[in-house]
Amino acid sequence: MDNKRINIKEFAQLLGVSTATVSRALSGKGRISEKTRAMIKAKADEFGYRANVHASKFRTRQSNTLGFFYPSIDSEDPDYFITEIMLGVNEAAIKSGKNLQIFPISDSSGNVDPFKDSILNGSLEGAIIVAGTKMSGELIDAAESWGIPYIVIGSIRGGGNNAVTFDNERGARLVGKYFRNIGRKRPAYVGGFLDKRKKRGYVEGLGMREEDVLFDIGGCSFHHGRTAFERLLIERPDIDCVLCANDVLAIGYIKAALSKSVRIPEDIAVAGFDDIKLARFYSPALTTVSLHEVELGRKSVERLMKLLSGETLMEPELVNCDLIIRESA
Amino acid sequence: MDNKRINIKEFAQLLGVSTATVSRALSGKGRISEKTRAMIKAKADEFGYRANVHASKFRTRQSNTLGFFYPSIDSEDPDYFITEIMLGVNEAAIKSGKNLQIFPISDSSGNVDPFKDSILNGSLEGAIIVAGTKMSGELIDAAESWGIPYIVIGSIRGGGNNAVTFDNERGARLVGKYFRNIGRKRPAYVGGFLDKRKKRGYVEGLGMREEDVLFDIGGCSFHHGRTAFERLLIERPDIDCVLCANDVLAIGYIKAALSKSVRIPEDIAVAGFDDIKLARFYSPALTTVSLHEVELGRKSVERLMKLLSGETLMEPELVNCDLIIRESA
DNA sequence: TTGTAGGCGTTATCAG
DNA sequence: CTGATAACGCCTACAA
Repeated sequence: MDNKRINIKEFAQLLGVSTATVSRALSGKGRISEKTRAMIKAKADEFGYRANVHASKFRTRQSNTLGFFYPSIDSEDPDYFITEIMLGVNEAAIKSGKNLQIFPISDSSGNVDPFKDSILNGSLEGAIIVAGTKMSGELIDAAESWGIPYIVIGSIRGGGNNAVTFDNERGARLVGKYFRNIGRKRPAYVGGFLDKRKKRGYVEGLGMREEDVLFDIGGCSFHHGRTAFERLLIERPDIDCVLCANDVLAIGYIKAALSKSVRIPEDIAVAGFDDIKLARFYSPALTTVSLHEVELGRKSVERLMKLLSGETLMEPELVNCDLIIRESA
Repeated sequence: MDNKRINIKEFAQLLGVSTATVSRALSGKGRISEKTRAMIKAKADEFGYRANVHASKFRTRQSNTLGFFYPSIDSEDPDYFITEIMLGVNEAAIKSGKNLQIFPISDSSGNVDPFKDSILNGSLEGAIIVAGTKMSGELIDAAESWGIPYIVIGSIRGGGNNAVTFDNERGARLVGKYFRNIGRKRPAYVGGFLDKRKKRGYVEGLGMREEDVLFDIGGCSFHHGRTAFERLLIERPDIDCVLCANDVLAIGYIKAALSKSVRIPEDIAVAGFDDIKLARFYSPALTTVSLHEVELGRKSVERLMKLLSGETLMEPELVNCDLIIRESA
């Protein structure tokens, strides 16, 4: 690997031009004749010369790299929600000519510093931070206090015009209402700790008192969905509709139900949340709330690019959420 | 953002020490007293001083960044196979203190140059390349010719000790055999163009002639799985077992079958490939070939790290594949 | 243990 | 349009 790359000086000498000319030809900046530019580009290919990025980033103070920070549980389960956001982020980043560096942040590791560092040390031009953990808060603080452009992806809350948000409360309300409309009376909610808004919206939509809704608060994986079902089957066999805080939970729940010959949706109507791509191909296909993750990701990059070009964002962006009715409820 | 960060000189001056001392304190290299190191670290936190990465990478010629190149179809469908590999890559990269930069490469874009550039311009210390496209071939050539450490993830083939491989042919053979053992007689194969080995293994395992197996060659998405089923239902309603080239196809196929009241596995035994996390939670749970993607990703990084530390790899690494029998076949 | 000083490869500025 | 040259911020011999 210590193939000692040729540098601009040597390369320029080789062609009998100045380093400045080489730089201009290859960077596309500054006045230069088409002819020499073409010549130099051709020669660069021939000799395999490329400007050393580090030198160039150093000089220009531009990293051309965006950071994507997302919460990651320490499990082998992929987080499909994040995956789909990342799909959009990626696509938009490429379109904007930016590189993407990804930072899964796990609360259990307990240490934001590596991430904070990357924000502070100049390696990132901007950051996209998916909210949802204590750490994301710290990151946002770091980005904020250092004036680094950043976008937060998260459910609606007080902070910041930089946010790209979705309205979990409304989504859950939609589900609650729907359950009410189809005449379900004994609702449950299966989810994690962090979804207060979903819980509230759900209860509102159901038009019931909070005490009349069963809350099973646990994790967010297939596995939790399954165990939630098993628990509920014993404790509350009368439950006739369930909102799961995400599609993965819903799938775990349904899978467990089917294996006990509980019919979905006849016996229990089950709704998910997120509308991951898989949702429509599950069997039964998932009734769920679409958060339009890919769009969420795309929009975040677009907004970040605006920030980078000096624009000021006047208000957070809200991406709509929709209830998608399929087979499971 | 043009908060003009403090630089080492100013910072050193502020503390009344030399830049060298600061550098030593913060980089952890070179002799320095514990006392001054602690002092400087504390002050660095206080003033928010961090070494400019670009300057330091420039100086040391170390990027500390790994690149992950993977084929990406231009669809909104996430590629779960890749996602799970990435999970392992990520985990191992973090463990090794490396940053990860990801490069989805789409054949349709027709342009490897941006990726080649990142390999050639020094921004990457090493690369992990998932084989499977024309472009990955070009990338490998680029990495090879420039002596950049790289690992290829791919199914078994001639090239290179750098590979982390899995044996698609064997996996498919396992499925073929299994179908034969359970007495299925009229097999089909649903998949993409690139899976010659799978096809071959499947036919071998079935112990049939190639002409007696129906091949439906198309894409690799949920959607393709569905249309494959619809096509086969009309053209070959006698088919009683199907190997799909990946789990996503299998899910699309099964979903379509169930919606036509075709029973899985009673009427048609369906096997997938990859054993994505979801496979066990689908309903029916997927019988499939596990490629151990997470491990694949982890191993790749580990091998790359060996390469980076100067070791020479003497032979490619083979990750086992196993037939996982669940409900769909 | 600490300080001094040179140079890494580019790009931008300023002449020509 | 092109060439010479001075930074950019850090690390690392080498000297003290």
